[in-house]
Amino acid sequence: MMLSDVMEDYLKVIYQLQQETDDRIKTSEIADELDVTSPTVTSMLEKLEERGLIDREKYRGVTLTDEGETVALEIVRHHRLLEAYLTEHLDYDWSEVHAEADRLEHHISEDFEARVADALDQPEVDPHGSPIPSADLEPPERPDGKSVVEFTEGDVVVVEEVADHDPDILSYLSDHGVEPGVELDILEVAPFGMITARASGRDDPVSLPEDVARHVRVTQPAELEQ
Amino acid sequence: MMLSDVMEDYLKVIYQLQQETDDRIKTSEIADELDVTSPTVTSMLEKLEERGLIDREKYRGVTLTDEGETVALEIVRHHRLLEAYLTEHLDYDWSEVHAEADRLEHHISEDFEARVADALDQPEVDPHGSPIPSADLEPPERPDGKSVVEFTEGDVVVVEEVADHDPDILSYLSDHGVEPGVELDILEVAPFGMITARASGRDDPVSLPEDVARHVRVTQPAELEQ
DNA sequence: ACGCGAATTTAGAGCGGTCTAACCCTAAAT
DNA sequence: ATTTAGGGTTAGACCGCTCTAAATTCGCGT
Repeated sequence: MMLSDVMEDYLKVIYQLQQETDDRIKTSEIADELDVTSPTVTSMLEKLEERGLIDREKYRGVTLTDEGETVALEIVRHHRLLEAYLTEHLDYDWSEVHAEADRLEHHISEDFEARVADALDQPEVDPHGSPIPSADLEPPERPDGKSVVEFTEGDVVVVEEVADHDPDILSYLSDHGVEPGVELDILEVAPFGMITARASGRDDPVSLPEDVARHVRVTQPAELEQ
Repeated sequence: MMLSDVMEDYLKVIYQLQQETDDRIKTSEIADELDVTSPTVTSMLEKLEERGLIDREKYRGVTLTDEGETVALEIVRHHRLLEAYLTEHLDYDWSEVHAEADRLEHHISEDFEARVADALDQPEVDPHGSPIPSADLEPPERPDGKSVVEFTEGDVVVVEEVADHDPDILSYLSDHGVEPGVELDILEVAPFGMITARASGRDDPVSLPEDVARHVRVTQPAELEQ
C-alpha cells in the first residue's frame, strides 16, 4: 500500500487521539491537531475510508481499522525509535527530539528502522517514557498507571511517561527534575487542577498546570498502594 | 527562502551535472536524471528562474546562480554527511547508503546536520570519496585527479572517488577491491573503452565498462608521474 | 542559405492536498 | 416536537507538480 506522508500523518493522529478517548475521533479534533481546516479533514477521511484504513460514520467520526492501526503503529514506531536514537547517540535533549523525529519519521526505510533498533538494543520506551511499538506492529498493551491528575496531596508516585511535545514545557520539567523514573511527592492540588509536587532529591517544588499534568502518567510504588 | 523538496532536487542535479560538463545544463539532461518529462522540467526551470536560483536562456539551458549553488551545496552536504554517518555509525555498506541519504537529505534540520558532522569529526569526504561541502557552503575546489578513462595500460593510479550510485555496481567494485584509497594497476584498455585493472594486493582483475570507469576518479602517485 | 531532425517550449489537463463559503446534520434545550 | 448552536460536509477554487499533444526553435548538413 503506497501512502502519502500526509495520509500517514492523519492515521498517526487518529491513533494518538484514540489512545486518550475511546470515543470515535471527530473531524475537528483531527483538524486541530494537524492545523488544517475541517473540510480538508473530511476529504482526507473519505480517501482513507476508500482505502480501508478507517471506519467512518458520516457526522459521527472515525476509528482506525486494523490495517489503519498497523500503519499508524509503524509511524509511531519510527517516531519513537528516532527520538530514542537522537537522545542516545546524537546528544539531543529529550525536550528537543520531537520535532526532529516528526521530520524524519516518514522518510526512513525498513532497513534504517532495523539498524536504529539494533543500535539501541531493541528499546521498549522512548525518552518520554512512551512505549515503542514492537517490530511486528501488534497493538501494544495499555501501559500501567494513570495520569497524575488522578492523585491527591500526600500521594507518592513514580513518573512513567511525560507525553508532551512542547520543548519549552519539557525543558522546564526536566529543569525541575520531572522525568521518567523520578519519584514525585504530591504537595498540593489546586482547585483549578494545578498540581504542585517535589521530585525526589530536590528542594524546589514544581507546579504543573492541569493540561500539562494530564499528560504525565505515573504509577504508585507497590509498597504504598492503598 | 522556502523551497520544496522537488525544487531542491532540481538544484541538486543541476549542480551535479555542472560538475561534469562546464556547459549550460539542458532540459533533457535534467529530465533524464530526475525521471520526468521535459515539459515538466521546463516549467520547473521557469519557477527556479523567477526565484533567482538559476540563470536561464530559453532553448539553451541553465546554470546555477550563486544563491542556487548555495542551496545545492546545502543539499549535497546533507546527502554526503548522511552517507558518511550511515557507514560509520549504523553499519551500512558504502554501496547501500545512497538511497537512504536521498530519502533523508531534505528532511534534516540544521541542528541535526551539525550534530552528525560533530559525531564524524567534521569529515571532508563521504564513503565514495566525494568531497563534503563545508558548513559555510562556499563552492569547494575541484578535487585532484581525473577519470580513470584518461589513463592507459601500464599506468598505476590511486582511486580517489567512485561517483556511482548503483548499489549493484558498487558492491561488485568493492568485492574486487575497487574503493577509495586503493592502488590500481591498469592492465588493459579495450577499444570500446572498458578498462581492466588489478587492485593492489589482489589476484583477480576487475573490468570496468566505460560508463562505470568514467565515474572513477583517480590520481597518480607522485613518484610515478610522467 | 535552407531544410530537417532533435530538442525545447507552449497549451491544456489531471491529481493530491489545501482553502473559503455555503449548506446540512446532530444533539441538546426548551 | 421544535428550535438552535455548533460542528460536519458539499461545492468550487487554487497551487504545486506532473503528464501528453502540439507548436516552436535550434543548429547541423548540404
